[in-house]
Amino acid sequence: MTLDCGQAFRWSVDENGVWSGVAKNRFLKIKKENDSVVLMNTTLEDFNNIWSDYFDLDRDYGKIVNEISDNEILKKASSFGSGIRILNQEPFETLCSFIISQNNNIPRIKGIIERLCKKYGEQTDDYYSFPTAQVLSRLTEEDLADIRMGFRTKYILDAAKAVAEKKVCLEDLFKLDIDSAREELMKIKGVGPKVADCTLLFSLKHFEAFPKDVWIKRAMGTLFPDGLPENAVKYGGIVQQYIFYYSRSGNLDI
DNA sequence: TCCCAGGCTCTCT
DNA sequence: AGAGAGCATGGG
Repeated sequence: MTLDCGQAFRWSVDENGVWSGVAKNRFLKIKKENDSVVLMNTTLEDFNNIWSDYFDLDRDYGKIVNEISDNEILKKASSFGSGIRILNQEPFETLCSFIISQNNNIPRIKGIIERLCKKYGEQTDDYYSFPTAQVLSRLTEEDLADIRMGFRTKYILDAAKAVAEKKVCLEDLFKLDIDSAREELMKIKGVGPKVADCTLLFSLKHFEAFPKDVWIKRAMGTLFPDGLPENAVKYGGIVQQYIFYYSRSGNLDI
């Protein structure tokens, strides 16, 4: 669920339930086995230094679920999405991915990102990393034409330039308060509140960010017309993800 | 075929 | 401040 709930776009699953994807400039295979999750083709060192943080393993989701479950709707939604975690992805990749996601559908978003990585990422064996801001910032719209991003091409170029020239310093945004960090991100063309909040939540560790897409707006209108319960606001990120997953599965009427 | 997609910018009130 | 058109492309 974590890898397939719309927060990351480079994971896919085979017929044996083995997921594979590229993240943090590494190729990982991962699968569920009974009550365990098995990471393959990696090392203990990478698990400790990279994957533990990527999968947000230090956070106690059970405690969060317990706290928000005094609300019946959140109890159902979190139970339905039990196991979902918020990934800590690479900021620049996340920013670009959600710029690409605007007015777009998930299969096509994935295709665009793979074409972008294959053409401008760094190759190791048969996988490609997400391109750096430095590489993308030197490109023109013509260079990116065969990626077929449509009107988003100029947004990606603006994001790459802003990050490469440190007009927007992504590393600083971990420490900034959420409103200032969002304001920084929105200096980039094509980045509005939704794309900014996805970047804040899925890469910059602003766990209270609450991206409002069409699904969430519709679900919130039905489920919480007066807003989230007060004790759930600080867990907005995961609450949002539970509601997103729940409503996308066709269960809007809880 | 036609509708629409994890929105945003630009323009017009 | 708020509403609405237009946007590139292609998946279903």
